[in-house]
Amino acid sequence: VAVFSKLARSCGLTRDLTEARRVHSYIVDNVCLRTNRFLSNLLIEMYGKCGSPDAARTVFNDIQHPNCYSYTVMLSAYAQNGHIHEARATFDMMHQRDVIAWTAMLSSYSANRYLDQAKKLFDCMPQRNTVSWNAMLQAYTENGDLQSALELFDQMPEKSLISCNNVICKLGHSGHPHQARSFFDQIPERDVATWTALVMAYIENGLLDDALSVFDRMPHCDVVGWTTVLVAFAERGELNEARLIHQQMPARDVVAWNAMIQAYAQRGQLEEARLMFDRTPKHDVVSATVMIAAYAQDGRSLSDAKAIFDSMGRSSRNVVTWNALVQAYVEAGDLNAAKATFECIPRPDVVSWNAMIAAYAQNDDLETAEEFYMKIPERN
RNA sequence: UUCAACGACUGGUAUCU
Repeated sequence: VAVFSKLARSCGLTRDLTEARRVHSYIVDNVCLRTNRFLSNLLIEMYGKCGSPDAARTVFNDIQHPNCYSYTVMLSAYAQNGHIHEARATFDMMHQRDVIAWTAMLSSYSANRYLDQAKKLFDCMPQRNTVSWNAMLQAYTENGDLQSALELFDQMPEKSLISCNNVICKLGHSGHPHQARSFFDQIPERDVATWTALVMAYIENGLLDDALSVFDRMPHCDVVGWTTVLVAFAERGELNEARLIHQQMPARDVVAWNAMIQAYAQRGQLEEARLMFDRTPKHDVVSATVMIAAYAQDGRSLSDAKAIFDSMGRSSRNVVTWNALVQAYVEAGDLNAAKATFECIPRPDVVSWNAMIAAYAQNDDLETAEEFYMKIPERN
């Protein structure tokens, strides 16, 4: 059980559906493991993270007596994959709902842009804890309601670091770096995420000097903080600085590598980008997508883009990867291939549709563009 | 360590407009 729970967890982290199915198949072969509710709950979570809520449901249905964990992971698996109604149905199936289930449902609404539903749920929750309040705060910030977020923050019975960090982050996104700073100065305690959020607030508002002076005063900096400034330099075109940071940071995770690949790709330095890609110890779906997008924008490296795509394995691709490949064909002027690729996308999103519409429109084929436009299932 | 182990909230990287 210990071994398989580790395996299931790692499949969830890497979002590797192929590996996930393998782990599942081993478990199914053994009666003891198959009937272990603890393991089943982990499998549901794993499949949810790997983008396969249907497989998660199969596991869920085989549990004789689902507990709160089972329902909550199932609900979250649906919500993480955009199936908010199924998530709600699962929530409604529960006999006794604890505060975690309520909060998970709240976050599900929020993540799927149902702010009103989130608020309604929050108002009628039988009990709330700090996490519930933070989830509601997050609902406001991630759905663009800064005013309500600030009001809610003031009403919070208990403000945690997470609440404060959330607000600083949102103030930065809303173009208020100085408010973010005064908020930062007022709160009783800060952690590395607080500092990074403030650095980011300055960066995203073009105040690199302020960002760096805050960065220099950070008591501790982790790989996230380092990557934040790395990207700031990269986006100003200061690749040498970015590279130095990348070399000198105390540890590099896959995000730091991806950021460096993207730094080169952004400036059209494909060879350098490729070098970084090859030196990256462990790729993830973003690493590959960055490279595909890099080759795509070049317009002459279609075969390289396709090679990366083909090397990925079906289940480690996501819709962003597919969209990047579609765009590679568009940039190369091969709309037929773009269309064929588009039709292979398991779950095309708004970006996929926009890419096709824009491609035809820019090639003066307004008729086909409109055909695509008419077929979009969900517009924004 | 085994009436333990699994579920909810915040900061960094990718695709179209």
